[in-house]
Amino acid sequence: MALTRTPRREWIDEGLRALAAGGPDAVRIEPLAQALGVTKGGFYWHFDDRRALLDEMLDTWERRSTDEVIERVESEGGDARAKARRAGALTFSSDGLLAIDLAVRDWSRREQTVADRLRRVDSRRMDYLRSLFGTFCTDEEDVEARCMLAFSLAIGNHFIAADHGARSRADVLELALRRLEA
Amino acid sequence: MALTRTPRREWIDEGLRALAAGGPDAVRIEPLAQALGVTKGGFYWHFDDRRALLDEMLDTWERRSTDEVIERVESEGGDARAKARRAGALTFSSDGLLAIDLAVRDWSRREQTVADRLRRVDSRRMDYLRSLFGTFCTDEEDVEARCMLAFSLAIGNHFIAADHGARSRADVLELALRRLEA
DNA sequence: GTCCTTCTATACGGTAGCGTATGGAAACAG
DNA sequence: CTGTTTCCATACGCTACCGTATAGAAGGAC
Repeated sequence: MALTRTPRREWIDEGLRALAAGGPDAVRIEPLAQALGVTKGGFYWHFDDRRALLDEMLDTWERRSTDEVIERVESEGGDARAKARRAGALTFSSDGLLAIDLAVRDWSRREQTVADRLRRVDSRRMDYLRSLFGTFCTDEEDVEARCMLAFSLAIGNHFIAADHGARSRADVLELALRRLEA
Repeated sequence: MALTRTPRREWIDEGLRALAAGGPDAVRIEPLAQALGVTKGGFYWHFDDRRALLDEMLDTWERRSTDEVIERVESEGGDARAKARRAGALTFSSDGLLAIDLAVRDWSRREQTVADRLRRVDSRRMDYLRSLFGTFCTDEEDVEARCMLAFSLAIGNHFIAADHGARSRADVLELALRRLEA
């Protein structure tokens, strides 16, 4: 087995970077190759076509943004409120995962296969959130409402562009969160 | 002044349809022309280039989704809670405005000029929402938190794909809304 | 009818990207 | 050193779309 000069992994990571920056339409083979300092020659050795890369990118994202996040959150302990906040911070802080998540979310509106994946991922996250809120909130309906509001807040924070007068977005976020944790 | 056979307006509307369906990258002149049953010949008589169309599309969207919505809501009367719900229904029900809104929201992540427009639009909406919540809620911080949560819920409802066990999305939405109106 | 404005068809040159084919280079195995 | 596997460069044909140029049709003004 020879050394892998630029392995599958690099193509996928570079693809995810392009997706995060410009959406699925920005994931083009030749620019990707240029960014990696090679030509597209090797790409078609690793992948059948562009679609195959997109699928593997989604596989990677799906794994990273569920199992890996939950695992990290659980390993650090803390009470339910802290865990919920940390899970939100991990998946929605701007370390790369965030931009990919938002791009996939938009992408899912036009492709059913992507929508199916997002449904799996979001349901997984919602299940986890539900288990956390369930520890300090007994009414089942209220748990569901709070989870939906919390998840929406995490999304809305990045998709909503409104000002809040004198207050900063961070202030408003904190106020909203406290209202959900009460 | 001769009859306008396929006027600016039609190009803009068709452009908005394409934007809603496939994002900004899907707004292509030649396919648009085909959809209108003409060739691109006339397009370049109306517009300088593709970018000019995109700008006018955004102008149209900006007007339709603020002034026109607020005007319609106010003209029908009702208490603040009813108005807030109707404003949400008008701009986020799937009659075409919704899909455009979501597409613009994603688009704004990659283009500053679009981000500026969205900021104007969202701030305008948030102002209106604040004025409504202010009528039945005295604490100013709480008003802000509720507005952000309500807005986020409206967005999250369309960008989040999670299941809710036995409950339907509509059920959860209603539960969450009641929590914000209390 | 004649002119003028408004729009449209058509043809053109140019760029960007897809996927394929093929000949190699580079690493490793023996 | 030889052979095999793994990756890469290059060249090709193809499609889609941009923006321009130009000739002309079709509606209104007179």
